[in-house]
Amino acid sequence: MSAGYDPYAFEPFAVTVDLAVFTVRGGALHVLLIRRGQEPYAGAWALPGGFVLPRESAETAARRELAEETGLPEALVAALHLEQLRTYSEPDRDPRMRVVSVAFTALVPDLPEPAVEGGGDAAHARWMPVGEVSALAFDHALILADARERVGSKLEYSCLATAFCPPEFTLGELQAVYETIWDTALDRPNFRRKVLATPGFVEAVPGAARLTGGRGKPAALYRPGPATTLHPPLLRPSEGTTR
Amino acid sequence: MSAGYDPYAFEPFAVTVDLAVFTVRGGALHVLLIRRGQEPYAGAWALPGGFVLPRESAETAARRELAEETGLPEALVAALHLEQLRTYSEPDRDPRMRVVSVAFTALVPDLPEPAVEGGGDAAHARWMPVGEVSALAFDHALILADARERVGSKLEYSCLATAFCPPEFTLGELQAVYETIWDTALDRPNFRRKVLATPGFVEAVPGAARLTGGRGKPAALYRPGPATTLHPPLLRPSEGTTR
DNA sequence: CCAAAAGTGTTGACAATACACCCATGA
DNA sequence: TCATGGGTGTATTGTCAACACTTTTGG
Repeated sequence: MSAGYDPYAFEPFAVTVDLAVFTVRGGALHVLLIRRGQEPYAGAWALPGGFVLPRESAETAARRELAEETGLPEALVAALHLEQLRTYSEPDRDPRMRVVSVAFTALVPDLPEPAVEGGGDAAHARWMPVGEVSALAFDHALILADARERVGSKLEYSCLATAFCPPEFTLGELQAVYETIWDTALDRPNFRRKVLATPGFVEAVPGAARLTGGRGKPAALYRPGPATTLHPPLLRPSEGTTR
Repeated sequence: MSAGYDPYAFEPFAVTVDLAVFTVRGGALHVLLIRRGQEPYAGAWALPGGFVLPRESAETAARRELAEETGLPEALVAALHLEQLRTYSEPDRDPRMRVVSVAFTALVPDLPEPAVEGGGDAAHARWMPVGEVSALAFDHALILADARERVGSKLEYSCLATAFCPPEFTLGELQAVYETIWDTALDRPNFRRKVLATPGFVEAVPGAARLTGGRGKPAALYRPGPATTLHPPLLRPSEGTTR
């Protein structure tokens, strides 16, 4: 904070937001992408995002862009847990001008299919399995890789996994989230005990039950609890040598 | 990315960096502050930082400002591990204009006293115990609180604690870092075993030893190892109910 | 010899894993 | 009644905290 007061003294920076929005569907982690309509990178896939307006915070801009560019329901976008990933500021990351971008991650439950491919600006938004994503516009491949890494490790020591689930979910669904993102199998009885032993991770919905696979015993339903961090953490197996 | 190409189309944003640089000295966590020489907030303490130049990344700017504003040795600043904390973008956080600031944290060993209070721009830089910090310029109190929180939890699952130590350190010194930041006492034998059992956390310096308190057995010296994350984590006691 | 700090050993409580088993439901 | 998924019990195995003990130095 040593330079002057004239806002036009410098070559201006633009500030944008980019969003890595994940969901779990059909046993695979998916990310929300849009197809760019204009140059640069016209026709390429990109993370949703856009410019921060003069009177907006980055988080406000992120919610606005998400609602505008994708067909996600308003209520969901408003309630969404957005987490700052990091800010990307390499001088040449955008060929047009100097653009600094604040990246966010968000986790949403598996939505009914048509929600996102609908009309308007959302015409070119779709869920894509992260394994099938190839080239992306700008440095979005880097942002996506960072976000994926963050999400994986966040599951170990936070309660975020519930964000991938519908408002009421079964422990089997929660376990499937972990298994999908970590790509490992977990022991069901032990998973169940760990989750229930962590105060505030989930709370039971009294009396409720739901059938999951058409067959089998109906599973009890749970809601996300008030906790945000997991003590002790739920470590993914065989990351270290021991344990 | 839906708006135009004219860099001057919007009210310009300025992009700055702010740094929360911590050290442990005399059993207390200290943060590096500078006293502001100009308005706004002239005379107030603030985190070091400044404007990102047109051809710089945020991280480059952070290193440059740190070297300029504080008396920290060039070599240390160049080698420093900088970690992005988050970006602060509330519209009115700077009264002069729209300023978006990328905040970083850094951890440095306890330096010989005069290093920082020296001449030049550094005349007004000093280490201050975090407990004694009261009001700060801008939203720097918020940034500092976020940074302090982050550093505390980072110690649990990363090897960052060694960054607070000199290049070669004793396990007693490393333990003191944890005890200071978490404000808890740790059992020495158990701490020692956990650290040594984590591959890549520290590596022994063969044959070296140093006296710490003037009396007592000289302690073996260790260097930081190649690992960056701790598996299993080194949890602070009594954070959760169990464990 | 005493105090102080580093370092080692041991034990008992607790937690986690692996796996056997029972329950409820649809076909 | 069988297949499928939910849920419980339990024994073995390992881990960790607590603390007694030994070692090496300075005064």
